[in-house]
Amino acid sequence: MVNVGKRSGRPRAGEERLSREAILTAALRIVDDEGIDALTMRRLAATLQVNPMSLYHHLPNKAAVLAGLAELVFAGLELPDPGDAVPWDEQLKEAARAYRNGLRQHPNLALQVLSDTSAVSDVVVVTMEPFYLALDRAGLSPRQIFEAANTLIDFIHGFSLGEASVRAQTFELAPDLLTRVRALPADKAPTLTRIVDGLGVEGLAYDFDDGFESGLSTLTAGIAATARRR
Amino acid sequence: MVNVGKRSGRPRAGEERLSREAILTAALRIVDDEGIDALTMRRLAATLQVNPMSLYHHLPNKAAVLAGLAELVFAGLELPDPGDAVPWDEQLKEAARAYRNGLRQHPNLALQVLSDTSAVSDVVVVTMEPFYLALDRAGLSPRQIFEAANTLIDFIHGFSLGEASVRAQTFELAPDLLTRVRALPADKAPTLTRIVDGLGVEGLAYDFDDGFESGLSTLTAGIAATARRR
DNA sequence: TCCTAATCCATACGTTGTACGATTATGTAC
DNA sequence: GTACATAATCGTACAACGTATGGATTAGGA
Repeated sequence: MVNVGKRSGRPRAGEERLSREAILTAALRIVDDEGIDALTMRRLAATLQVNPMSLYHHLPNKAAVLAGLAELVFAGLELPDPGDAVPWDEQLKEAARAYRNGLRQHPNLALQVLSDTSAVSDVVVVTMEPFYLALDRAGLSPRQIFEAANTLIDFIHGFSLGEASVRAQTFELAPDLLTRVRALPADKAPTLTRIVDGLGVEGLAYDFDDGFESGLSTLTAGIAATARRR
Repeated sequence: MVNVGKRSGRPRAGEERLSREAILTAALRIVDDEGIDALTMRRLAATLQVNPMSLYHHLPNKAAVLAGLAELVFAGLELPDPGDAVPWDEQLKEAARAYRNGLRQHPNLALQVLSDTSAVSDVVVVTMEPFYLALDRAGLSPRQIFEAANTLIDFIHGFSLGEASVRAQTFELAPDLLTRVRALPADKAPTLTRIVDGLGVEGLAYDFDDGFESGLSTLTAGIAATARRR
């Protein structure tokens, strides 16, 4: 087989074609556009117009690609710090909102990002600084700050996971919790049924933004109570 | 090739037969013992001493197997209700502890369980009843109960995800957050570094149980504050 | 000019999920 | 009993996957 239109071997000086970054960027685009299952090494190589095996020079295997994507998403997080201009709880909420928004940018990757512990690199650790900054002003002990930050982050993770799970499936959307509860036989979960019915008409559709804000308020109130008890 | 020891075609009346339940049970065992990657249709069929294609008579595809496993885990949850004998917040905490413990039984499945929205079946919805029971006693509006329950569940999910991610990898355990922060250049995240250093020696290893309890206390305190403001 | 390392390509192997059709038993209608 | 639809299993086969191996080509330093 003769090489037509495509040369083998190391590319000439000016024509660098592959790099870890370029690969990850292309991979991110595929995942965002077509879902995580659409990401295969062959497909990835095709969009880069390159032989599949060329990828392995820059990344050891597919798991490394996924880990790289998780890292990329985290690195893309930008948590603006309003500083001492606002009360500590509002400062904390701002950081949380930014964190959630960052994760929302790539719903198809949420699962990968949130579960890849190897992605807990320096990048991620540094991301948490704004949370500590805000909590430090609340009058907590180091241990309390540590626990509070973890709790808040766990909440954001759980929330984002649920949000992403819903947003990720473009097809076959399952009935959400509210409609499902209404379809339930009344004696299976009486209290649940009564409460959900009591929500009224405006509560028919679940609003993720409202849910997140509500969670943030509950958490900051709980943290404030902890601070007061000290 | 001659059939030795195994006949083709429909089994005779008294003969051992396949069923959705038997398949899922075997699948759960494989996942628990060897991880989610060990679960292949061929491997599953082999442990059942059956042809791989036989599985497809009871389940449409592998995704259905995984969804079935998620459902199975949820169905296995048993949230004991201490009733009115204890204060509402302790009642709520008990439900939360049981929920977390249920998810812990199958760390290799946590990812699947927590992300599979199609598993949000009646089984799962009913599981939430104890949370509503407890919250109903706290003096909240229906809307507040609804939001509080979601917040608590999101926290448990996020927490369980982190816990499972750590417990699932038997190999290549990454350094945890604490040791990683200590290895950080001091100027990258000064507050974070200072707080973690202030944790003292006893805080060297992260204790999941303590972390969970701390989160529960923060959340119940926050919910109590919401109730008071009503 | 030669050497080494970088970069990419071609081929190939084992494994995966599962489509398709054949095979054998069961349950029902006559 | 006989005929027939249906249920349950199996055998074969295929396309797609991740990637091991080894070879080709070139850049850049000695």
